[in-house]
Amino acid sequence: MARPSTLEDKRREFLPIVAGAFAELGYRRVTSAELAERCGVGENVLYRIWADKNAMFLAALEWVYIASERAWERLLVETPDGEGAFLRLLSYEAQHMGEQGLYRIVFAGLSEADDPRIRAGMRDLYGRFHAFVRRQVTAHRGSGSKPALDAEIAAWAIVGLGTVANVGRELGLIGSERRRALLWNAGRLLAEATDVDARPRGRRRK
Amino acid sequence: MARPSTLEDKRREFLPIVAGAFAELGYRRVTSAELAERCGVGENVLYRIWADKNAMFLAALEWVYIASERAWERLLVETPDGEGAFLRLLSYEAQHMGEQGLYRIVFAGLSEADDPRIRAGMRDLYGRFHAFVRRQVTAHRGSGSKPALDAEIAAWAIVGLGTVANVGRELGLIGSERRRALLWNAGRLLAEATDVDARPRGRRRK
DNA sequence: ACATTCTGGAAGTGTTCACTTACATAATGG
DNA sequence: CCATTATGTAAGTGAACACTTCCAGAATGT
Repeated sequence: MARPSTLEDKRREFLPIVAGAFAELGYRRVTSAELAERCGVGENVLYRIWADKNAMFLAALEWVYIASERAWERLLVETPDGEGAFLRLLSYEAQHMGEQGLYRIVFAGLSEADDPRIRAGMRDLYGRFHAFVRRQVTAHRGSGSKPALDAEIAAWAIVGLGTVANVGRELGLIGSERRRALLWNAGRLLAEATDVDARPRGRRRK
Repeated sequence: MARPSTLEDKRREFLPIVAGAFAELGYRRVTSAELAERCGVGENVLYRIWADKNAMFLAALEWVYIASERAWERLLVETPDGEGAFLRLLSYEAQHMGEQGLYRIVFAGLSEADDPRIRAGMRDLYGRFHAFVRRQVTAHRGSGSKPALDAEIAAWAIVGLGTVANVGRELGLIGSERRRALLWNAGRLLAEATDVDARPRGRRRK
């Protein structure tokens, strides 16, 4: 044999660059020429690594989850007792969420969801996010009074908070201070509210 | 002069068709040829009505809001006292939300938000949705005990519920029954929870 | 040294698609 | 009836772009 392949190294090297391009430009405006230039190679090099543009985008999607998970786990390590983990994550996300614009990759993916591969990738991504949040919510809740929402619902609602916060950021509709309040206040409410709170029967309606 | 223009009539006639195409296919996969065929005319006819594809999409965006508003107002008329209006809307959306797939237009818009015109249209759309929900939340809350979330935050969170519910529907991650529960349970909680509920101080943390 | 396989650049290629043009015809007002 | 302006059709046009091909040279193992 001769000259071992370095494609895997390149793949790892280019992945953040590719993901950054999709985050900055969305799916459509990313051209193979643009990607090649950012990576400092010819287009054909990229096509040796990934079969097509679709595959490049899928890799970027995966990168979104990997990058987020990495940040979260760094945080969880710094919270050894696991007690305030949920609150810490919430407050971290409240402040730093979407700083790298990774959510734009998610937006791009949503509008390409008719492609089965992208759809599967998006399912995976959202499924993982949801499962992660759900675990945190469950861990955060003591065994005290009965929660108002079951953990699955609460987790989806919290994912919704993150999504709408990013929409608000993207469109310039919600300033950073309000995004913080949104995530923090509504996030705590969704996770912590107890059963009796959710149903103020007859109290408010005449 | 001779032969008055019927372009405005055509515009009104084609708008739902155009919006339907964008809802079904997203921005990219909608071609001018496709639009023309659906409208039953040649492409240039469409270009006499709208300046470019961008303008067609903007019109579709506006249509999303118009269609939603129309459905809501129909509902509000049927609830004359205005008392249970919020709950009715919530339960209606919980069941029928996104039936026509209009949210896909929104997803498409999010990933085209780098275009200034589309961005402005999206701002408008989300701004209107938020303002509407906010009004409903405020009206729904009595002058009773202090709410846990201020109306603006609560309204954004509820918009987030709707968004994530649609994401879950689009990706096949949340079944219709769970979407109903999500909107209804979390929606009520966000709108109705009172201050004391949100801060169970020291109760849960050792 | 040498056969082999990887590498990067540059120049295609074929297609898709937004948008245009040309023209023959149908309505309208005067 | 006639000048004028709208209308639908059908055929273009030019550019963008995903993806390929070619090739000369550089690394490797034997």
